[in-house]
Formats: sequence, structure tokens, C-alpha cells
Amino acid sequence: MTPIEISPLTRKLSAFVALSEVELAVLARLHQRRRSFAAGRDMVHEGQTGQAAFILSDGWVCSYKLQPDGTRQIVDFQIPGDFLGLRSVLLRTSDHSFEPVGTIEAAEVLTSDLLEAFAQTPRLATAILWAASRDEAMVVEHLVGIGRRDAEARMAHFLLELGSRLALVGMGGKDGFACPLTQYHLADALGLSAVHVNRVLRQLRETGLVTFRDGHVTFHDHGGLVNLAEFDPAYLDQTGPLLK
Amino acid sequence: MTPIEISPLTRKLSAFVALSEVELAVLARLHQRRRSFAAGRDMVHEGQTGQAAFILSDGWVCSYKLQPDGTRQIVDFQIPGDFLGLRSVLLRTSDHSFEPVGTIEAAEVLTSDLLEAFAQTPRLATAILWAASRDEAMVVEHLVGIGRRDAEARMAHFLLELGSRLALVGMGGKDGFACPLTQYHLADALGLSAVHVNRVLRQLRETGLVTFRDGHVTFHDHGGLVNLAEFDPAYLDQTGPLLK
DNA sequence: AAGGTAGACTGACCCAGAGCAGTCTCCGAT
DNA sequence: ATCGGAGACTGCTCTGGGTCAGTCTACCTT
Repeated sequence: MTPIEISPLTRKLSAFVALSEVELAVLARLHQRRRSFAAGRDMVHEGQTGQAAFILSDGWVCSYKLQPDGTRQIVDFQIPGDFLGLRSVLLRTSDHSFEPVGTIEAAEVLTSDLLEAFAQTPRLATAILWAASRDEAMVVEHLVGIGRRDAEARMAHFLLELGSRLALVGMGGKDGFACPLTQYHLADALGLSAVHVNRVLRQLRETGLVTFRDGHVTFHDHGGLVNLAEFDPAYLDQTGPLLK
Repeated sequence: MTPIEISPLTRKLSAFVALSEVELAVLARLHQRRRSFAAGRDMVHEGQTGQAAFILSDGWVCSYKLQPDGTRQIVDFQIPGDFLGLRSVLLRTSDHSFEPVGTIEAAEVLTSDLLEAFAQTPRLATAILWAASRDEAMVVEHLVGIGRRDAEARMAHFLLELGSRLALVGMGGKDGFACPLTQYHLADALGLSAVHVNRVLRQLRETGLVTFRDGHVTFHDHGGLVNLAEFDPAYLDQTGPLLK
């Protein structure tokens, strides 16, 4: 038997639940069907009934909804270790589209494999559902941000959230992280125009809080940023009664 | 055995899945523990670990998050037939607060009862998870609305969505519905100021599209409103592969 | 070497919607 | 019968952020 590779998903789940050997093995098996996707080509289109889910192992993906008037709203970004299209496999046709940001690597997960894995290890099922629940909490937080925070706080909050999420899979810390997003991505996610994103980034840079440049986010004053954004990471790392 | 009462939840689920006698009975049993709550008093506070979920049978509830600066963002409204705090029971402490709009009637559902019901009738479990998934799709749609629609379209979309949801439980149609919300509720849900909500409502009224007055929403031109809002109800009534 | 394109960045102008500061009406409490 | 509060509604002013119309650099292509 080959040694079990530590995937980002495994890292993420391990941060919250102690997984047994068996569970780790089941998790590794879910990663067998490797595929890669090029930047820009949609992986899943809205309304499509195709049955695939993916576990992202390298690169970033954004999930978005397109408006009839051509604008788009990015609902969330997936980073390594995140599930993609889990809901569409379990319950319904997908209700957003997915687009890779740069080239990505993902493991395709068939409905049958997933249900089998869940049947074998209920504890793993719970852990994965916990992750899905966390994703939903992020969407809610995102909603609050767009509805009730100004552009600067929204940007700060967004960067801090990404930083926390990435830290969990070992891809960043309180000093910063590598970030493949363009300012257009930020605009579509935050409900701003690309022009204003640029102005806000400049302001955050000039006040010495954070720099976004050349594919890298650098926190100069993490505490100050937390303060500005009123960032409370509780929604990212709560664990529930069924996991205790 | 007493005749099985048709609860709003039963009506809602029946619109999507044919439920057997047994399933209807299990559903009725979940409604045993009746409680009522007065307006204004929070039922669940954010961060609380209390284990109760509720099935709303009469009245409306709003779920919201409070910002440190005192503003609040309403994430969603629950209407009769909706679950309330389902997530907090199954997976984690609640991440928003719930406040009744007016006096409400709800059935308290204990974690144990719910798990038992799920074990007895997997099909019912699927139906309930489908409803939860639909709620999440609404949050996403809400996010898109706040991020990418102007105040008028946002309001129109919101009223149409409520109308559709209420129609499903027999509380409204294409002509309008009773609505206990204040303009402050609308403001907090739509990310607007109460003052601006008032202006937008006036404009919609003056252009002959819809009237919001004295606790009643009247659609004068349902088609025109759908057009203005670019309202596509697909996200409200899709049904997924596991339910077919 | 010359063009083409994506992305970052800027200044000038403008408007949707916020904020403020009220009025008016209804209704319930004393 | 009066007071006080909630909610609807209004006019005025001001600003956050959008829109337009660019420039500049780094990298592709051919």
C-alpha cells in the first residue's frame, strides 16, 4: 500500500476532527480521479444537471451567478481543500457556475463514491457536512458584508477571511498569502466596480494596513485590519455538537 | 387516531414530493410540541448553543446578524412551513439570531425527535434537506440582489420571491399577500436605509407596479414587476436527482 | 519589431442612496 | 384626554462609489 498523501482537504478536516486510519484511507480514495482544468473555461454551468463534484487540490476556483444584464456576482472562492458542487450532487442541479482562476487540479468525485464513503464512515460524512455548513456561514457573512459594510471594511474583511482559510491548509499566515485573483475578481465578489477596488486597495496600502500586488497579499498591520473590518473569525472555526 | 392536520410544512413538502401516509404521520408528530412567542423577543441568540429547532406554523420570523456598529442585516425571513434553526441543531451553534415579527406559533423540534424521524423515513429526511438547500439558494439569490441590483429591482425581486414562497403554502398569489413587515424590516433585509425604502415603495406604487400598505402587498402588474426585477423563480422550485 | 491584450492604475464628473431633521397618524398606556 | 412611541412619509444636503475615458506596463503572438 502506498503511503497516504496528505491532501489539503485532509488537512482542513483534521484541524477539527481527529480522523482514524480508516477514515484517512477513505478520504484518500476519494482523491483518485485526478483532473485538471484550464483558466477561464467554466467547469459547471448554471442549471446543468451533470453529476460531478470535485475536491480542489491545487489552484483557486470562483463560483458565481451571471445576471441577465451581464454583470456577475461571485458568491464564493474555493481554495485547495474545498469541495465544489457538493450540493449539486446530493440534492439538485447546480445553481451557480464555476470558473477556475488559473489552472487547477481537482479530484472528481462521483455521487456513488461519495455515498459509499459516507456509508463506510459516518464520522467522515459529518465532517464533510460540517465543512459545507461552514461554507454556508461564509456566504451569510459575505451577505452581511455587502449589505452593511463600506468598501474599505468589506475589502479588509474579505482579505482577512481568505487569510484565515488559507492558513488552515498551510498556505498563508498572519503575514500574508499568495493570491492569484485579479482586481476584477475582487470587484465581482465584493459588489464594487474594478475602478473602485483599485482605489480602495491604494488606500489600504497607503494607510499601511495591507498590500495587494503581484499576486501576493501582505498584511502589514494584521491587528489594525481586524479592527477596521470588525473581523470576528468565529464563523470560520466553530464546531458543532455532533462533532464533539 | 385523530385526523392528520395539514400543516404549512406538509403543504410545502407535498408540492415537491408525494408523501406516504407514514411520512405524513411522522411529520404530524414533529408538530406536537407547540409553543408561541411574542413579537420582538429574540428566540435564539447568535452564538447560543441551545439545541432547539422550530417549525413555524403561524406568523413570520426574521433571522439576522447584528454588526458591532449597531446596524443589522436580515439574512432571511421565515414564513409558515419553514424550518428555523435546523442547522444549529444538526451541526453547530447558531450563527444568527431569530426575532418573531408579530406573535408567532411554532412547534419545537428536539434533535432526538428529528434524528428519529429521519431514521424512520429517509425520504422525509431528503425532503427536509431539500428545503434547507432551497433556503440556501435564497440566501445566494439575496446576495446577488444586494451586490448587483439597484434598490428598485431589489425591492421588486424581494416582493416577488415572498409572493412565490407564500403561494406555496396557500397564503398568497399573483395578486398579492398579507405582509406583517415594517419598512424597517425591508431596509435591514435589502441593505437600504428605511428612508430610501419608503421612496422606492412610493415609486413602485406610482408606476402602478405594486402597493405595499397597511400590512398588505398588492401586485398591480405582476408581469411588469417580474420584468423589472428580472425575476426567475427557478431557484425556488428546482428539484434534485435524489427526489425524482 | 510590431501589434494585441490583460491587468493595474488614474483623474474628472455624476448620481443613487445615505443621513438628518423633521411632520403626521394611529394606537395603546396611564 | 393626554402622553408617548412606532411607523409611514417628506425635503434637503452630501458623499461613496459608479462611469467614462483614458495611460502604462508586462507579456503574448506572429
